[in-house]
Amino acid sequence: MMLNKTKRLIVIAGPTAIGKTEFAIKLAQHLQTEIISADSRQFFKELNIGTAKPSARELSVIKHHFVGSHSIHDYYNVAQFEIDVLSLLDVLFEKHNQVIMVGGSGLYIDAVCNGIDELPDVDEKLRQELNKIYEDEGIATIQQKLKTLDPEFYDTIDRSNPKRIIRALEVCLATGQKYSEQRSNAKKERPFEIIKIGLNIDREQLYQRINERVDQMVKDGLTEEAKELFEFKQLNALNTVGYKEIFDHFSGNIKLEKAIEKIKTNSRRYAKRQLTWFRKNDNYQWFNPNEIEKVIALVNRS
RNA sequence: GGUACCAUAGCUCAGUUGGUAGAGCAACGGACUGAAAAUCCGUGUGUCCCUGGUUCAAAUCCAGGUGGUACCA
Repeated sequence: MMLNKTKRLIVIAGPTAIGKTEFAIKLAQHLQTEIISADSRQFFKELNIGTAKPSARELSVIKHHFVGSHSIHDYYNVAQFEIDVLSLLDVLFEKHNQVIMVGGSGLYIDAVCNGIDELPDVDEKLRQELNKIYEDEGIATIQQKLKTLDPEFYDTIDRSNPKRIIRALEVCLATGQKYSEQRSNAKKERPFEIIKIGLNIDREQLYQRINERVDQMVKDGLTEEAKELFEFKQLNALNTVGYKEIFDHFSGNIKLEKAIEKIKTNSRRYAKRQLTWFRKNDNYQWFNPNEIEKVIALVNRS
C-alpha cells in the first residue's frame, strides 16, 4: 500500500443495538463512500435476522463489505480479516479519501487499526485434540502442559480461561516455540489516518433498545431462521447470541419465552462487554447516535 | 366495614431461642492477539414499610398506623 496520510479510515464502534448501521449509512451518504463491516457475525450469509444485518434497502443505498461475505461452514478469523481489510482499503482509497468501518467486534477493529502478530496457521486437528484433553481431564491438565511449554506465558495468562490456554498450547505445539516469544504486541503503523467514533447512550435507554430489537427479531422470524440452522448448531459461527438460546429451546431444555428472555439478557451482557472493550481504548471520541451532524462537522473540519 | 395472612436488595424470597442481614435471578466492574455475539475473572448494591414501646441489644417481641392479598360481609 502506498503511504498516503491524506487517506482516512473512520471507525464507528459501539454496543449492539445502539444504531451503528443507520449512523454509518448516513455518514457514508454524506461522504459518498463505502462501508466495511467489522462484525464477526454479520460476515455469515446464513445469519440474517439474528445478527441485525443491514436491510436489502440499506445495502442498496451504500456498498457494504464483509456483510454476508462468508459461510458459517468456512473458517474465518481476525488475522485473515486484517489482511483482507487492508487489501480492500488499497482498492477503496483509490476512489475515496475517507472510508468507514463500522462494527461491534473490538478485536477485529483492533486488528485493522493496530495489527495482530503474524503467527503460522495451526492445524484444526490440534485444537480439537487439546479440546478433547480439556473436556476429558479438566483444566488442570492443560494448565500443567502450558506451565511446562511456556512458563512465562503461564505466569501472565488468565489461567482459568481454557480458550486462552488452548490457544497458547496449540501455537507452542505447532511451531515448537514458545507462544510468548512469538508475540510482539507491537502496534503496526498504518499508511492512512484513523479516527475513532464511539456511539453510546444511557444504559437504560440502550437496554430498552436491545429488548425491543429482540422482540422485533422474533416478529421478523428469528425462530424460523434458527430452525433452518439447528442442524449446524455445533459450528462456532452459531455459538451466537440469538441462535444458541433458541437452539436450547429446540433441544427441549427451555420454553420459547424463556429463550427470548435469555437472548435479551445475553445481548445486554454482550453490550456491556463491548463497552468495556471500547472504553479501555481512549482514542475514541464519543457521541450520541443522534449527533450525526457533529460527526459530519468533525470529519469535514480535519 | 370485619377477620386472617403478608411487608427484608431491582425481582422472587430465606433469616432458628432477639446479637444491625443472605440466596437465586437481574444488575454492576474488569480481562481478553487466530473460537471474540466467543471465553474468563471480580463485586451485595439494603431507611429489613412507618411511628412508638419492651430490652444492654429488635428484621425478629408488643401496640398503633400505612400498603397489599385472600376470605367474610
